[in-house]
Amino acid sequence: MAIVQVAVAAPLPEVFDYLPPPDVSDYDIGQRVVVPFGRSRRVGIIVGCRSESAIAPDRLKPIERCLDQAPLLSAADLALIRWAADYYRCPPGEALFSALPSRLRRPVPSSEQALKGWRPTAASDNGRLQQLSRAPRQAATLAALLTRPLGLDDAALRGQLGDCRAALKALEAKGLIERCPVSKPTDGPARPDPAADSMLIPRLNDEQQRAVETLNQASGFNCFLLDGVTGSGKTEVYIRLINSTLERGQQILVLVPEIGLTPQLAERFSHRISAESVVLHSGLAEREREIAWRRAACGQARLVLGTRSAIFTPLPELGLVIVDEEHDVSLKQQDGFRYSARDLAVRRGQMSQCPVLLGSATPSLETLRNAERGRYQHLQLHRRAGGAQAPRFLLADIRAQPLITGLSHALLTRMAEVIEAGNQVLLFLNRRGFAPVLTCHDCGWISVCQHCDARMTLHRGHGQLICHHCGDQRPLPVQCPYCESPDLRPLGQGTERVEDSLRQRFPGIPLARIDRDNTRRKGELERLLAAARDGAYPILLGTQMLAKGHHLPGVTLVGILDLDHGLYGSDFRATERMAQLLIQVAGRAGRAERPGTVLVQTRHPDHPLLIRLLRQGYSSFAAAALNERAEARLPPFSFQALLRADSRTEQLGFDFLRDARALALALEPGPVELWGPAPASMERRAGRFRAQLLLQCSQRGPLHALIDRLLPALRAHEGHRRLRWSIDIDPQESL
DNA sequence: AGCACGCCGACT
DNA sequence: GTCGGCGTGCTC
Repeated sequence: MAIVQVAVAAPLPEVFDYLPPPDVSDYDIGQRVVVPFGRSRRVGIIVGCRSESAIAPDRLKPIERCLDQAPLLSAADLALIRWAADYYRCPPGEALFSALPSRLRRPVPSSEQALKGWRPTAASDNGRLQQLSRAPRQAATLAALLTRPLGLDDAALRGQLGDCRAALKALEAKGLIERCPVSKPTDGPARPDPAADSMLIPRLNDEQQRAVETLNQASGFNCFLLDGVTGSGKTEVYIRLINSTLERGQQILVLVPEIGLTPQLAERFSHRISAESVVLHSGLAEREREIAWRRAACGQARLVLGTRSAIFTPLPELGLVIVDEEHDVSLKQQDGFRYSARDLAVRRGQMSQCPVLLGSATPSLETLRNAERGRYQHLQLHRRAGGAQAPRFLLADIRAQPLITGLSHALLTRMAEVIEAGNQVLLFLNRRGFAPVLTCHDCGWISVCQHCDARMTLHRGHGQLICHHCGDQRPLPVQCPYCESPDLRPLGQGTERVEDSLRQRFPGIPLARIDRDNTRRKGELERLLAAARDGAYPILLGTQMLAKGHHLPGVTLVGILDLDHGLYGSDFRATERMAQLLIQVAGRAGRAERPGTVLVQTRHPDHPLLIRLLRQGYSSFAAAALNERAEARLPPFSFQALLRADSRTEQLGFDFLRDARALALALEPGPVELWGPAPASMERRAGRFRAQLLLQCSQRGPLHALIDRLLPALRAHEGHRRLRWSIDIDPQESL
């Protein structure tokens, strides 16, 4: 008797045994099914078959029906997802379903619109190809198909060979090729123009050349760090590697941290890569996402460019994984299935036996440590492409300095010079809104949020106080809610206020503010950036959004208005983040022939790591930061897991975590250290109290072994359902 | 998660 | 007397 193991879409740590469906013929690993589950029915995925079950036979129910004709996921796809579910302690069903396009999570039968394609049969090989010397059309057709054992659709064949219907017929008659199903493309076959402007292909410098050669010679699994300063031509290296992987008949997966970065890269790729590519990110409509996913899974799309969740895209012929901006925190999912797409990329390369390339101008300390230990090969690009010069850094000590809405005299003077010379200035302030707090000048009242341990930000444009943590909004008070004084004053500055001030100071000079409030509308960010690139705005002012990956060749001065909260943040990674952000923002300057200057305003001009970063660059900073981590035995010199609790009262979460600590201690934690429970740095958020217990160990083994014993104990712990709790493996952010 | 069962408080 | 609160157990 056969037993089918099904991962059910429910947050339960185990898979469930079922009897085969009544119409026994058609079920397989990787297929979606509908199963009776408790008193209801659920979607599930078949993950295995057994001859026996530990469950009493009379309790086993049969699978109700299959939703797909063919498996959605191959054994290799399942293996990766299940490995990730295991490692990140996510229920297998939840992990599996979050890896699928959302449309496929629902119990709708597969509406896969299959096209007919062609593939070589088992009988055909290069020997048979040689026998076709008197039939050149057939030979060419078979040769094309032999490079693509998964098949090619008719449109692709026509694109490559012209009209070859006669040849196909003949080859089919000889039993050398056969029909196979392939998924339909998005809207018409996405055939890019083959290298339309091939004259624009830049030459590689010797460092780029070496990087390309090293990877091209790599066989099997190997991980590489492409460590190149901003503007050093990492993308050009990617393009060369993508093309050589395509020539080998393999697929490529490229991960980027944010949706905002995909159109740019996609655009650049499309001019240089003549194979079908698809993008995969959360901005796509469900249907588009499913089509792109299927296109990759059936082998028609050769290149997938996507965000975090694209790491799970089925790619039967994967030959290269690239993770761009590998240091970026958004590669780690921050809720539910808390996986790191970068770390999984490495694991995927290992499982698929293909090279993995991690690229960044500011590599994470984890990755640098792996390079240092020889686990990753470190490829460096020191030179900026096109002879552009590295920016010069200036520290502006703003202690006891008069500031005009946060701008020092030094900065304003330089701005005036730059604008006068017809160049652009970019100001970076990581705080949107008008002012971070509103206060009463008479009684000292401040605009605190009712639901969070935070201040409500004054947004003058909306005429509201808005909490950036829970989204709560209140109309702007006209008098103090406490003492009724009308003398309410905004304290500190956000981008809105700096914008106002600059418009007064530089009347008539066009200014673009770029932050989330200003770029809500779809396409607005792209529009502003395009105009900025064309030099329409001598002054650019913005938050994080402005820091990443955009080419702004006219910028010769970058002003960092307030670096300080990055220097002494509560998280031990605060300095690393600050350094990465600073280098990324600085990278916007001086990309063209004009050298750039970066002026950093700070009240801590003696901060040793900051000085090191500015004088000696990121890698020197990173080396020093790694030393500090080693001394403090913090990651990457130790491994962490964070048990988080989130509850309606402070007591509930703390009690639970104290019990968790006691349970852990009773389970022989060995070398695992337990820190806490401690309140989160913003304890109350959106009306809920948050606390955490940190587990840390110099080795992964004992840490994970303890977690394996602790989690079942916690799930059995009485009252664990009275609060929300979760475990975060390799956390990137303590709360 | 979802759903049912069960045991205690204020209501037509 | 019951309606319903949520605390607990279970799902092959």
